[in-house]
Amino acid sequence: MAIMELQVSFICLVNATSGTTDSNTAGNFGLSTRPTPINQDVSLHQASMPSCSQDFPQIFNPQLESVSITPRTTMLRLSSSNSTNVNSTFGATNLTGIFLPPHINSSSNNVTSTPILPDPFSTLLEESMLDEISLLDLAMEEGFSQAQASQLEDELDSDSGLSLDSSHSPASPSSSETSCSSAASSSSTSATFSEEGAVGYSTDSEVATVETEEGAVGGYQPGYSKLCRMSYQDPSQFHSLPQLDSISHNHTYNLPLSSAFSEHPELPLSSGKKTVRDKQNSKLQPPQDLLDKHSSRDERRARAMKIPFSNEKIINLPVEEFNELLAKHHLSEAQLALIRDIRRRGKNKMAAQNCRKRKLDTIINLEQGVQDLRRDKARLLKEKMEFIRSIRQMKQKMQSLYQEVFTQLRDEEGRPYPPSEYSLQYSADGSVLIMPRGLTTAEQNRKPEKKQKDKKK
DNA sequence: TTGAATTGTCATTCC
DNA sequence: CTGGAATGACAATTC
Repeated sequence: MAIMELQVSFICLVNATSGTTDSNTAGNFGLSTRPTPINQDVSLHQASMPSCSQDFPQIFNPQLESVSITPRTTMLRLSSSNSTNVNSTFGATNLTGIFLPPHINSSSNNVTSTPILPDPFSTLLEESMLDEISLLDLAMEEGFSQAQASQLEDELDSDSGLSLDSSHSPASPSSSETSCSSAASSSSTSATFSEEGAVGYSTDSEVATVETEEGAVGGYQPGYSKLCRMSYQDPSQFHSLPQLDSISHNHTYNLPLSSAFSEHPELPLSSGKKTVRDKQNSKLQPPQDLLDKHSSRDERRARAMKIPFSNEKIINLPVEEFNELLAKHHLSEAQLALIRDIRRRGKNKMAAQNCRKRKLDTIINLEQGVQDLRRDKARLLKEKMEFIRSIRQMKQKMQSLYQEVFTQLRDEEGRPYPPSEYSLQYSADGSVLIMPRGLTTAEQNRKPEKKQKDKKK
């Protein structure tokens, strides 16, 4: 804010002085040239500036009260003749360090006290300081060089920011595509075996339909981008993740239908007579036990216990229907216990899948947030560099203006002031004085009368 | 065969 | 109190 204010002010100053200087100065800064009201009665025409008294009307603020002048001092006051309301409590400032008047547009009416701004140019805009800041910030950019910043800015403009860090991001599209394809294949395989895996992932038996749905096949599969395509139905499940509030979640996660449990209880029951212990050795199963080979443990358990209905029903039926189903059959305590375990495990399995998907979604969104912030950071860094560049140009321009003004000043005898002995000083009220070098601001403040006495007419 | 990734299960908490 | 969702931790399985 301060820098921009300075810039605008200085642009106004340059505009006002463009008559004898570079007429396109303002344009050089690449900034807004919105004119700022400047008191046009400011001039140096009363100073000994034979050839340029009309050329720098706005650089040097008028309104300085020309009161007593001490003849002994050689300070020259460059002010307008109609200055009236400003006392001499300005802090003289060497113009070599002045960048711009602190209140260039307040010269016509100094109702508000003008704060002393000693040497704002040298203190705020010292080029070396700016460079140091710039380098420091760049060093703190965690590898964000200026070139990188520009590059990032380009990426921002081309809305391709997702490429950031994509090389090491697990959310690469390739991985997601691989996941989806494998998921589809596994799903079809599951459908072949009626009780294959994914118990109770869906009550929908339309396997073919589901397999065509994006990200819906095979239940949870690794791959971040696939997760992004998932639709959730229950956004309320993400209370604890405020950063995800803007994301629509389908809490059901399009559970896989690979099981496609058509109810054929007689099929598994007729084929599987293995005990729970036997199924633990399924790797050694003979070919006739393909069903077991492709069955989940609970399915094998169910077959072993001769559960007369599918695991899919056990898991996915509503409580009422589930209880009715149990009531319809005469089941032993062991069977009932197994059925309840199957239901609990099946539901928990789906819950675990959903939980993992949510977790990955959270990671994805956080990574996206990081990328967004990085782009913002790069953009701001680029803007900063542009501002620094503009300030540097302004300083150079100001220095040239200083030289031009100083070299045209003449004393009472028409002689130029030696730069080694005099310098232009800038006061807080906007006036400009030519003062002998070595006279400090403190001295001026202690002896304000001298400055006024030395005002150059 | 090994290790990483994935999936299933258990325990627990919470609603 | 029950059912079930959520989730960390660990085991089993797959790749």
